[in-house]
Amino acid sequence: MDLLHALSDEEGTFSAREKALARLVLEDIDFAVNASINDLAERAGVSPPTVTRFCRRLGCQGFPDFKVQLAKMPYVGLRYFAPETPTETPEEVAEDIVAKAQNALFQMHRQLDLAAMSKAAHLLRGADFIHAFGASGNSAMMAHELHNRLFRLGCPVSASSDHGMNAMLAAAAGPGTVVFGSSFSGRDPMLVRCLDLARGRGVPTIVVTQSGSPVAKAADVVIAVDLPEGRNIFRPTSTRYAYLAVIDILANLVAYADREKATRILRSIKEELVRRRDGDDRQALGD
Amino acid sequence: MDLLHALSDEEGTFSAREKALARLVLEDIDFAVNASINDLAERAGVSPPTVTRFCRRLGCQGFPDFKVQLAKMPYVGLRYFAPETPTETPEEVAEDIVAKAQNALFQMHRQLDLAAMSKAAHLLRGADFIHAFGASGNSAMMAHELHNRLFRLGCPVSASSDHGMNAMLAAAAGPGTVVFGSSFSGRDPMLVRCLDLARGRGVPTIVVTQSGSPVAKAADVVIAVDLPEGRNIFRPTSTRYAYLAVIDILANLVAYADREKATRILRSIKEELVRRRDGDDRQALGD
DNA sequence: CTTCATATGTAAATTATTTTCATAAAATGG
DNA sequence: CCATTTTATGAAAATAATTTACATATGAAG
Repeated sequence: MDLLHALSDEEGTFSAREKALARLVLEDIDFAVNASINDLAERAGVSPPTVTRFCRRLGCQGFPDFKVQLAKMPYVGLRYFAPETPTETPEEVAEDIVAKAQNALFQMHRQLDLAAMSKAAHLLRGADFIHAFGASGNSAMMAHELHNRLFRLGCPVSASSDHGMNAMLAAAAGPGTVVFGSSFSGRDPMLVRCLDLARGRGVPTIVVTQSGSPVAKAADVVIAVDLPEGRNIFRPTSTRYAYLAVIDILANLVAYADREKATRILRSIKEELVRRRDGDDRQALGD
Repeated sequence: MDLLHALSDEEGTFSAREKALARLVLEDIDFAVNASINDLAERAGVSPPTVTRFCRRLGCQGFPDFKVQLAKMPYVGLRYFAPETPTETPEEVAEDIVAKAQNALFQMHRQLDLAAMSKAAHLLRGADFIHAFGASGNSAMMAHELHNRLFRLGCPVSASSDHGMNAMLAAAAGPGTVVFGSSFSGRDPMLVRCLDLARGRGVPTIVVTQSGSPVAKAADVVIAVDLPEGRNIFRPTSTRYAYLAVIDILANLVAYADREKATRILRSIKEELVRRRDGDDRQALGD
């Protein structure tokens, strides 16, 4: 899974020929995936054994294994290296949005700090009250989504995307409260202020944001998500998919922290839903 | 990309040996992807040439190409064939949620009706007013997300997840209005009622829902998303990722339908955001 | 300037894959 | 029901791909 990383040669240990090979592969993965060792060697201007050695150095068993490893990724990972192609037709738009969303999920997963997630889950499970803060559409969605996930598990949680309100809530927070914040950019001064207020009152704070950002610096538990932004202004950010998955994973961990309680609440929600619909209980928990 | 489909032998044209091969491949993709043609032939109890012929029949160029095609999929597609494994550790939870989300995106993309999407996009772009309806958390999120996407493009849109309100809005809708509805289950009687009301007033209706469901039947333009639900009740439905992508694609198509207008509005939103933050304009449009 | 380590290529050996051809099994038509 | 054709399959040969073994060159270290 770390071919991606290996190919970028962060340690700078590649020889000249190997660099040429790495460049060629990253530039045209489709070619690399379909080529024979001779084709690849020829186009990179090296000999076939050099290619085999290159593959081994990358941690593969040989050239065929390298191709398979490479093929496993392109759909989800390596497209980031491809130049951003303009989309015009509906086919291209759909293809591009789906690929970018999958990439965002892939990248988030690679960098996810599970220790921070576990810590956050335990804080949330143990909280007497949870405030979820987020603003400006995208982060507001995350705050509401956390609410939507956690109330089902029996957590006392409220979500708010009202800056003034959030500041008051943070200023009034007492012991047992936990504050959760989301900020895609990490530069939401009002959220920073809320976090500072909470911290000043000894209330633990959890954020999902860009590492090293003002928001990250103001929080106790930081779940860092650092993704490159696309350049198509018409396109909503694919980072949302990654954030959504972070919320899902967090909610799942909270559920696992006290399964018995989660099961009880989920069952009663389900019963209510079935009663209000047509008695078909195969449905998911909530429309 | 359609190896998946080809391997399932829906036309039933496989011979006995080919069926054995298909079964072996689907049962243990990891093995198939890493094996040599001899290993695979031996384990399936056939001769190597039979394997080559099998690959060709599947539309591949040969056995190596088959392996590459196969390797391209597992991460996003073929995991559906794997039995649902219980997750326990945070690693497993994260891995599973990310894989399921990617699968949902993959499957949605495979079945997406782009003609319906285009039709929906043109209806939305031409509307004088858009009502986005959705209830119960998940679909409410989709309605609000559509609002969040479309207002940025200069569309007059409002989102509501209040059943009573929705019915009144639908009943009051005049010419030029378009109603958009989301329902994961397709069995939201109140949404069906709103759609009927709108239809009765000659207002076009667009829905994202399960095909063949009551909601689908009540709408003019149906964007069908049919995905299997997971069996882990602690886990939020991965269908949300697919729906979110549908909204994104739709919003992108709406933007492309009148780029000049979309660009103008997006620019002013961006200026406002930058003014309220620290002047860094690299940020995405909205937190 | 020599020595050693490393990088790389050539050619041979090995291995993998495909083609060719023969045979057997199943389907088709009388 | 038999003859004929088609189709499926494997064995062996041919080809192609990959790797190994070895030789040479390059450059760094002493």
